[in-house]
Amino acid sequence: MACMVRPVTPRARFCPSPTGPFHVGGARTALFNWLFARREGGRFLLRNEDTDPVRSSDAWLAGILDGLRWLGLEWDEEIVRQSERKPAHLDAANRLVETGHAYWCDCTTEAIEQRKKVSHPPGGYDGFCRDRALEPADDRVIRFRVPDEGTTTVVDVVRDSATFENATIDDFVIVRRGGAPMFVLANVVDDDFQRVTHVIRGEEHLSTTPKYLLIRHALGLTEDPVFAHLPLLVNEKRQKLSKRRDKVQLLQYRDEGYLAEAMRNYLALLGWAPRDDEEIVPVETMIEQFRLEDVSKSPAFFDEVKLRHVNGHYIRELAPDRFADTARPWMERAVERFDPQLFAQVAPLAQTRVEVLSEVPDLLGFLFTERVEFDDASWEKAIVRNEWSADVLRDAAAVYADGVEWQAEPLKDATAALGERRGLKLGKAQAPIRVAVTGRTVGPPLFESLEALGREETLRRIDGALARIGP
RNA sequence: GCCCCCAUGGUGUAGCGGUCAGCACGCGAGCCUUUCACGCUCGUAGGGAGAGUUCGAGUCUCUCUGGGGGUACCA
Repeated sequence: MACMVRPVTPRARFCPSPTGPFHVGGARTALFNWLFARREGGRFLLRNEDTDPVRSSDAWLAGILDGLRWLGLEWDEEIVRQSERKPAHLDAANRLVETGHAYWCDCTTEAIEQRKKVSHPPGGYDGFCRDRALEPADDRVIRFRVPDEGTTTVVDVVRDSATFENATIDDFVIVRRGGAPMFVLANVVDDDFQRVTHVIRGEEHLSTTPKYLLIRHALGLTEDPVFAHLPLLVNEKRQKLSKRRDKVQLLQYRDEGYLAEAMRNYLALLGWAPRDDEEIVPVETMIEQFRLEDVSKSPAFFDEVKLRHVNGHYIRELAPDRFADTARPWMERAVERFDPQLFAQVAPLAQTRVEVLSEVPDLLGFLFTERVEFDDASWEKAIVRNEWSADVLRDAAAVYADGVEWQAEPLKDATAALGERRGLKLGKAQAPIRVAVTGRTVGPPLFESLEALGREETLRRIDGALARIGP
């Protein structure tokens, strides 16, 4: 019997560099790696690419891990810390020098610039030290000797393939002055170390992939990983999301009251879509349907408006008590006198009216304060412009004072009746009362709110509004 | 400058040579209704341009245009 091909377990990795707050673009890359690994029964690996000692810090790493956990992207093996892999990187670099694939170079940036002024060759480095056979030294770098001829082709699952002329690639540095390995070198060596089979990353890496491949082949490694370069996430101006211009911090969204499920679902939609017409789908469906081949090639706009919609959807899907529990921290933080029981009672009134949790206090805050804050436009619209508003408030005060069971339904009926006596539909009649009690013309259902507020406080607020109107 | 990638309504996408070009967000209208929402219904708007292949092209090829990414002793 012919020998069986042993199926290789796919191994994908996410390798952030801990040089800043976790970025939504990074989160999307991590998510796609994770979806792929889960779909294929593979492994989702993490590598901490902290080879830049000045910019990297463990605090940034902690934020990244925090974000991954929040999104539920659990990883399968111990995190590889790239800085600890330095000996392996240098070993690889030395082997490249020994085999003639790399060389020591003592050119300073200034010297290179100087020579370029004389002759104007295309590209950056001119290969000055290629054949000088310089000895190792601490103030020298190691450059990779890129072949003068031939092409390097990147085979990519999402964009077919891209071919690069080797002649257009400069001899790039693989080990810095002082002996610090550079990104591509470390990347190649560690991907091999972690037995990575699928390199799924942002499109910004596509141009450096030929360097990756050149190093890999020079090291004698065969069986290239499968590449998948994901479309970039861009802003409204169609530029790559940047932490300077754009709102890109993942955890900032969490802190504003976006749900992890919603963020994960939205992120998945950036460059990919579930099979059927419904795009808000449980993560199980995403895993079941995810294929790298289906990832789109064109950049995707990170649209917070749509994110809000998705989040609103997930908020409405929460069981009422779950919603109250989830929204509670935002409420506690924003309100003077928080009352957990009262909040549990009124939270459902907010559930269909918010898209992010931070909006909950804005909607229900009036129930947890002593002082009503009047919105000027609302006061003008419902009180000042209606000459009958004071009459309605006085009627309401009288009716609410006694003779009404303090429940939403009876309150509604009583209010409808007093309005009718003045020829006002309920929609009209409730307006001044709403503003008197909540400070605004819009808000949660009024009679449920009054029920929660209580008779005494409601009457106090109506009196307050009447006093504010004046004689 | 050089290299590479991309191109369906305003936005995210479906489509894999023959569809009334589908879905979702947004926007508009209506219904529901105690305000506002939610929900439901209807509407709005699209294959960058030009050649070619083909009986037939958003789908294949080429050119152009536009956009983006890369080009560090950052990752």
